[in-house]
Amino acid sequence: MKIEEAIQQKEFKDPFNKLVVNFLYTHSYIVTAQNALFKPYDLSPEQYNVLRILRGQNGVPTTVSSIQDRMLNKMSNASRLVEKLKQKDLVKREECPNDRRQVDVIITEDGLKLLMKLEIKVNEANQNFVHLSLDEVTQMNDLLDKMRG
Amino acid sequence: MKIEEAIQQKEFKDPFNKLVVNFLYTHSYIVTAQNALFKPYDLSPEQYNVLRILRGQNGVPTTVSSIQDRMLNKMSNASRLVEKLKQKDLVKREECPNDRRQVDVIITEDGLKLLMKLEIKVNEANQNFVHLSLDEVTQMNDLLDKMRG
DNA sequence: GCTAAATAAATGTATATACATTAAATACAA
DNA sequence: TTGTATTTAATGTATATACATTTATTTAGC
Repeated sequence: MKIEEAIQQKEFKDPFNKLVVNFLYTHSYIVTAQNALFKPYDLSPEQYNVLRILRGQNGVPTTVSSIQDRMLNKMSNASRLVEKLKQKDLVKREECPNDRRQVDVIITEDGLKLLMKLEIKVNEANQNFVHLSLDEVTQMNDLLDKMRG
Repeated sequence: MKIEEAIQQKEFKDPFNKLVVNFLYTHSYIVTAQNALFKPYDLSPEQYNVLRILRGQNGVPTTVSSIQDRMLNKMSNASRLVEKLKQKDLVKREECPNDRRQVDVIITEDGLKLLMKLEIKVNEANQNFVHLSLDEVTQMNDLLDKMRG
């Protein structure tokens, strides 16, 4: 469905403006699908993302600020997300030995297990709600990279 | 900058997964730019969007649920956003005469003025932070429409 | 070594969001 | 008409987010 139809707006100032509106609208579409997916597991999309980052470390501890740098949403609060995950025993936190300001965060066995279970669902879902061919997906990935300049 | 570099992740499960991650990351990039833009005017991006919807009506009152339907973020709360805008005298609210459940919302002169002032800034900004050619913008608009299925 | 600047994480606060529930008005079917 | 279901908007509540500030620690300059 074209964006003009979806939000009942006949025309846009210019294609750039239309792109931003279209982008935000599509984001809402994706996030709604993701929320529904994560809901039964009592995890928010950003919490899932933090777990994914930690697992990528293959057991190497990761500091809070390093998590923050790699998060999809730069402005969200890594410290509080880690606290939430700790409460669910999905990660553990340890004082960093060589710099006591820093805190090492490590994913737990429970965290890894949950991540594995979720990953299958997430990959299935991604392919279901992204109605594009492989070629188009690649095209869009390139455009997104370029868009950020 | 490629997404792999931006979030320091070497590889993705599949291109669909990469697209979702890339999309969320790019969204954060756009929203951060937009927040900075709107901040001096004490308006959130969604509040701006509601004003834009109302102006599109050319003076015809719009009910709260109709605003909600046309919002970019389907889950945000039109009722509370309208209340915020009313507090700033940017919209007015009137009981709908033919259905007393409904509430007509109309943009005020102040609202229109602010919108006009902002629109110039927004359009400038859009073109500045979207680093794509006109052709690529059109391509991306088409892909986004298709992506939602 | 001592002080000032810089850095890491946590916390405070206001607002936004997701989602459920409530209250009021209307539509509709028996 | 009368009771039930539906619709509209508002509200309650928990969480997330944006952004500033605070606290503890480390670094760097003198």
